[in-house]
Amino acid sequence: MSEVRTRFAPSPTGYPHIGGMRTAFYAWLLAKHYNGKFLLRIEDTDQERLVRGAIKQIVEGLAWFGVIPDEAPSNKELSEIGESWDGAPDIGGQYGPYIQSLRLPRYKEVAQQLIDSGHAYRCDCTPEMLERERNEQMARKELPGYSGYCRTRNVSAEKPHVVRFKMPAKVSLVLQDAVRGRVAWDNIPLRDSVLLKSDGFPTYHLAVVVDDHDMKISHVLRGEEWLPTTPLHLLLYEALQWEKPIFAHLPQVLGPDGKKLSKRHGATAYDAFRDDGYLPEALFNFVVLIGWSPGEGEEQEVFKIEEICRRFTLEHVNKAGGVFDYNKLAWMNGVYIRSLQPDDFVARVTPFLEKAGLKVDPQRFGAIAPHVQERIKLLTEAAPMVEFLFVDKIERDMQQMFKKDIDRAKARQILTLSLERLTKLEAFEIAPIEGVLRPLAEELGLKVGPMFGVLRIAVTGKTITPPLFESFAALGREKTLSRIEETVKLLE
RNA sequence: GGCCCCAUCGUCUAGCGGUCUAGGACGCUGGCCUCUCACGCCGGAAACAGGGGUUCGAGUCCCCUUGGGGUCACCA
Repeated sequence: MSEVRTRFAPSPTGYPHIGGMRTAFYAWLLAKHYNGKFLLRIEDTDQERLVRGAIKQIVEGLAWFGVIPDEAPSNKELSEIGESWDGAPDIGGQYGPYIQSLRLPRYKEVAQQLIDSGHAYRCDCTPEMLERERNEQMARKELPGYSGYCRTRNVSAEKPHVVRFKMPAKVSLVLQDAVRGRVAWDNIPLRDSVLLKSDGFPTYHLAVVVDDHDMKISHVLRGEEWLPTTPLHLLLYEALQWEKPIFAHLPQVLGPDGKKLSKRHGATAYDAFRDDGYLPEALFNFVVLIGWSPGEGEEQEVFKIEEICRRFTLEHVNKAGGVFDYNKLAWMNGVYIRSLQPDDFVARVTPFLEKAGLKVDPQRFGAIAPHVQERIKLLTEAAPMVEFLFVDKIERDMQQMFKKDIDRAKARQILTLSLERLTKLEAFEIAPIEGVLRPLAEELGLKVGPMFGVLRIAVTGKTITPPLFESFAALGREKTLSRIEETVKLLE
């Protein structure tokens, strides 16, 4: 097989969406699997919907997941359109520019070629005319679209115009799609689509065909929403007498309601996931598994990225859309968090603690971190669990101490005696702490559960914390004792 | 509405005619472990949308119905 070359070709019209990211992952995985090349191309042909900074977000978003294109817009290209930024990776490549607004002459050239060969024509119909035409067609319940009025009018190139494709009257086509198999259009009517807009920019249809051809793309991976316009693209390849790439129309990522995943489903931008405390490797693993599985009876679901790379082929890409299950993602994120090296976990979670307003003491946190690591699914969940270590004053809801076996007097007794025994400890460490507290429970005829509950609230203010002795040891003698003392006073 | 795509537990999926009394995972749930919460372990409920064919034999192939989705711009 000749070299596999795939591309991710987003239009910079907004934030990078997780569904779109998956398309990039698949394209990247396919290229890597076959030792090919993965490129990033910016499709900025809609000047009205451009969003400044979107390209940066796309590039950085991919990088966050470890997806680095082999070919992509160079810094020079970026600055030509005023979208460069500090620290932008200067990638480039021999098939550039990789930004469509920088390739306008090429599209014009191909459009002219199509006019010359009789496959396209200039059209100067006004939007008003088109609008009226469309309304009439709708009223007659016809297929809405351009009638072909200018086909034979030979509109001058001097006048403002668009270039339209001369669509055959009835079209029958067959596509061998790499994920869907045979897709056929049998004698369908199609209208003359615009190829080149009046502002000199190409439409998606022209640009994508020209660039995929020029950049020697071997596999076109895109969402299945593109399937209905594929006949146009196929016809374009034929009119140009270009070899077609392999098409793979990917199933969509759906929201919980079964509709295409979008903003209204909540967090879908990659940076929202990042801020919510998801690990990129977990998100990547999870998202790839919507619409692809290793097959072959494999029952494992958590894979290293290299492993996914090794096993990824189009054969096991599903046809049906898949719902994005936040629940399962959270579970998987927890699995990834637990598998982190302890110091790596500390490094990743510390920014989240700081963002929660905690002044983190590395010493104290390091002691308790492994216990936190095992208890959270999102990095954002760590802060409330260790807050007691890093604040001066804690809030306590005393009512939570009182259970069936424990009233106010009992709580005081527990705290007073604990304080007494703990104070006598030579080394304020985990084992010695346990050594005095457990016997005390027995002495008082209490189960450790309820008794430790009282101490937990007294010292941490929470009902959910890392293990008690470990928490005390991490907090240190002074603070632990003073908080117990404080609570005793509060109970009076 | 036209065209196109899709259809296995609530969700992600395995299954490529017999090994399926349909497997795994999330979630849910019963239990064990246990200082709270988690983790871990053991168990449970839960699916081939319906109807026709083809075949000795259909979750697996074909057709229809139903249901869902996408798309019909000088947006991608």
